[in-house]
Amino acid sequence: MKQISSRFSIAVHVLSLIAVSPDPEQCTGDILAGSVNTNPVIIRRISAMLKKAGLIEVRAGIGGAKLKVPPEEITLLTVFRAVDSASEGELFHFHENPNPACPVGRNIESILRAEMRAAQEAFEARLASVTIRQLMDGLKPHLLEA
Amino acid sequence: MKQISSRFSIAVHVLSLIAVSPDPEQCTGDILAGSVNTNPVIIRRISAMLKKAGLIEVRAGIGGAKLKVPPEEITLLTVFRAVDSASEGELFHFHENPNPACPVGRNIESILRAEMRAAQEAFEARLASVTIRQLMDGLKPHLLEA
DNA sequence: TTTGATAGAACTAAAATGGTTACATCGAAA
DNA sequence: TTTCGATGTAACCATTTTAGTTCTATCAAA
Repeated sequence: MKQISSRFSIAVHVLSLIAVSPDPEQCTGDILAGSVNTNPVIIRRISAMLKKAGLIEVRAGIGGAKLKVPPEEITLLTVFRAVDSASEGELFHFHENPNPACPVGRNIESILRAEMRAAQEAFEARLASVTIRQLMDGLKPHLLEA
Repeated sequence: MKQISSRFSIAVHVLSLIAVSPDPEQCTGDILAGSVNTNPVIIRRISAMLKKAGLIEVRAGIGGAKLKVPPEEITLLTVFRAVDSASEGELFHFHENPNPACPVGRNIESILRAEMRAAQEAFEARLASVTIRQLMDGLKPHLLEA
């Protein structure tokens, strides 16, 4: 299967980096790209999505970025929706136009859709239970090593 | 985002159809394709996966299919894994090689991976709580209408 | 042996993804 | 006011996944 794109893990990585950095100037696209180990344009594309979602503020010209929302208010679901929102926000793709002449084809859709929605909600609820702050706290002991 | 492929919804549709059909001969690829409203080859590809997973038995030559496992033992997770198993079974794709020279880059991976796994487990647990039998029961009142 | 079915290879088009180059623009500082 | 490092973004490319189609081989019962 096609996996959820790495934009999500990159976005969380980037937000964590911004969150733990004392100065915005330590969060230029090039520095972030260096930590993530990808091309700066990839970072700029993702930071554009985070900016559009109101999560960060990027300083044009001078460079650097900082959080616009406290890290305890940013959940993994917030991030997921900012960078990986599927069409209509639906994780599952339902096959088009089941045959209405078939009693199963006519009725399976609403029943199955409800179950798919429930699975997606369980998934999203778990993502919503974790904040960037919590990730930072998990990161802190490691940061002291450096 | 790229959604979970419609193979899953088609597979559930097909299994439900086989489950409610009294005779296997009413479950030929063409009939199933007609109810799903797609090409018979798509059905054959998916039924090959269901067969490989041991869920159904397809009668070569004579045609038709039937369940090899009672419908109350087939969960939506069983079906999902049979037709949509991601690489290594991972729903999320983690970005490759974060920079080990960066304290965040070095440590974010294991922390974030644990959260992604937890979200996937919540998702799978919900799928595992629903069986084909339950879908059949939801379908039955509608079948009487026909 | 005919017939209606499954099995599956080969090909196509469309879309998502990750990556790259190139260029316009911004804004502080020389 | 020019310079310089940064962001913003368009354009393009290769790869992969998906869904669909055509075609051929094979199967098994009548």
